[in-house]
Formats: sequence, C-alpha cells, structure tokens
Amino acid sequence: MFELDYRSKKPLYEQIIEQIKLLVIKGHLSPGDAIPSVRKMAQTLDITPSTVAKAYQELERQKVIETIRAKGTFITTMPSVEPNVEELEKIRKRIQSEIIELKRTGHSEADVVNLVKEIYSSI
Amino acid sequence: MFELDYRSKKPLYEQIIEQIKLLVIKGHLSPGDAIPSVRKMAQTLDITPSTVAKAYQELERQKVIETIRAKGTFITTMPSVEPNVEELEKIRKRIQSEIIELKRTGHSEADVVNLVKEIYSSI
DNA sequence: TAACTGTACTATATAAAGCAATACAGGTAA
DNA sequence: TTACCTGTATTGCTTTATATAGTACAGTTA
Repeated sequence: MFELDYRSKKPLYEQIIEQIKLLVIKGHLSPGDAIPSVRKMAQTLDITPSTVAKAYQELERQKVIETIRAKGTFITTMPSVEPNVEELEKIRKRIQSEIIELKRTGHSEADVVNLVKEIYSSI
Repeated sequence: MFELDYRSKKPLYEQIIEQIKLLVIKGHLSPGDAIPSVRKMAQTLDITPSTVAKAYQELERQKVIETIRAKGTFITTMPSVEPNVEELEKIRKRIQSEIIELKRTGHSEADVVNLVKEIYSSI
C-alpha cells in the first residue's frame, strides 16, 4: 500500500496520515473503500497496532475515514471540504516559516511559486 | 525587538531563529548590526539564557550571525546564499505535506499559488 | 462458536525541549 | 589592574511526545 521512512524524524503516525491522504487524492482509494484493519496495517508496516490506531483516530477526526465498529474502516463517502479557518491558519504559518527560509537564501517569489506548482502537480 | 508565542507548540528557540531571520529579511537588521547578548535577550523574552544560546548557535551554524567572543553577536556581513541541496529537499518535503492537505480540502493550484504569493509579499 | 473488527487502558523506554545553575575563557572599559 | 561584560560549556532536572508492548472489552461476521 505504502511505505514508511523509519529513519525520518517525522512521527510514524503522521506519515501514515499523509500517505492515506495521498492515496485518496490520487484516486487509489475511493469513498467507501475499506482500508486494512489496525492489526493488519501494523503487521504490514511492522509497527505496533497502537501507532496505526492513533493515525486512524486522527484521520477519522479529520473525516478522511470513518469507522464502523467491528466492521472496519472506510474512506469517507461524504468528504467534508469545510474551510476550517483554524487549520488553514496553522498551515499558513507553517508555510510562512518555509518561505522565510527560501527568501533568506535568495529565492525569488517566482522561484517559490514554481516550486509550489511543481509540488502540486506531482501530487 | 520581537515577541514569542509561549503557548505555541513551536519550540522557543525555533521561534527566535525565525524572528531573527525575519528582521534580517525585512531590513530591520543589517549586516554588521549587533543583536542583544544571550543574557539580555533572555531577560527581555523572560526565558532562560540556554534557550537563547541554542538559537544563536543554530543561527551561527546557518551563517546568519557571527559571534566574536566576548564582544558580541552580529549579523553576518557576507550572507552565504548557498543552494544547499539537502536543506532545500527538506523544505520541499515539508511544503509538500502542507500542499497535500490543501489539495485534499479542495484548494486548487491557483489557490495555493495565491496563498504563497500573499505570504511572500507579506514578509 | 471462532475469528475478526475498533477501542481503551496501563506500563515502559527514549528523545526533545526547556529550565536552572554553575563555571570558564576572553575582551572591554573604568 | 579590576570589574564587568561577552559567548561557551557542562550538568542535572522536569515535562511532553513518540513508540512500543500487552491486555481487555464490545460488537460483527462467517
């Protein structure tokens, strides 16, 4: 399904969250699709179920997936695309931190825009 | 000089690093300018000198400032604008994480580009 | 019934972050 | 010279986040 970078400083559960979102965005996972159980996913990734469970719980909080007790976990059928002003503000701050560093090291606005376009297209 | 967000999850020393960089970018600090000593800055921000020292050491590693022992700390006169492929790759990954979330929540490429332009201009 | 779901809970280990206190080496200015 | 200022280094401590491990529970499915 996907792989994790065990040497990365990025927490495993955050990597799982990002990878699931990527699969949804790319269309490899569609609304209603089931994703592996906590235990299976843990076994596949060779990590503990607790870490997978943490990722699933956060994904459910963000309405990316929904769980039906004792049945399984599924991609949300009604993807909530709420603006979510608070979350957007956090994203904005994190992006600003990166742009500060890019601007400091001599990257023009066009450079940054091109980088962003390139990233967006690759997703 | 600047303020910190003590409730933020972003480490204090990282906030200091970012704020100093911002002051340089905005021209409020110019090459050769002295910045407050570790102890003064700590007193102003009401934190321990260790945290300020940690920020200064990282800033020096990145060649944003240079320290002259027993004299003080100064903005670098020769700002090294090296490409630094490794660091750029890290920045790229972090930006990608943010763009994944933006794309997932329905933001178009134009939306993201506009957001980036807006942020870049505001710096 | 047996096997599977997600969830909850406790406990442990490790690392990062921040604080606190002290000491040291070196330059400045009275 | 002396007093005071610099940055640096070290040690110890607390808190939090991350990750692991194990157990138990409630509910569904075959």
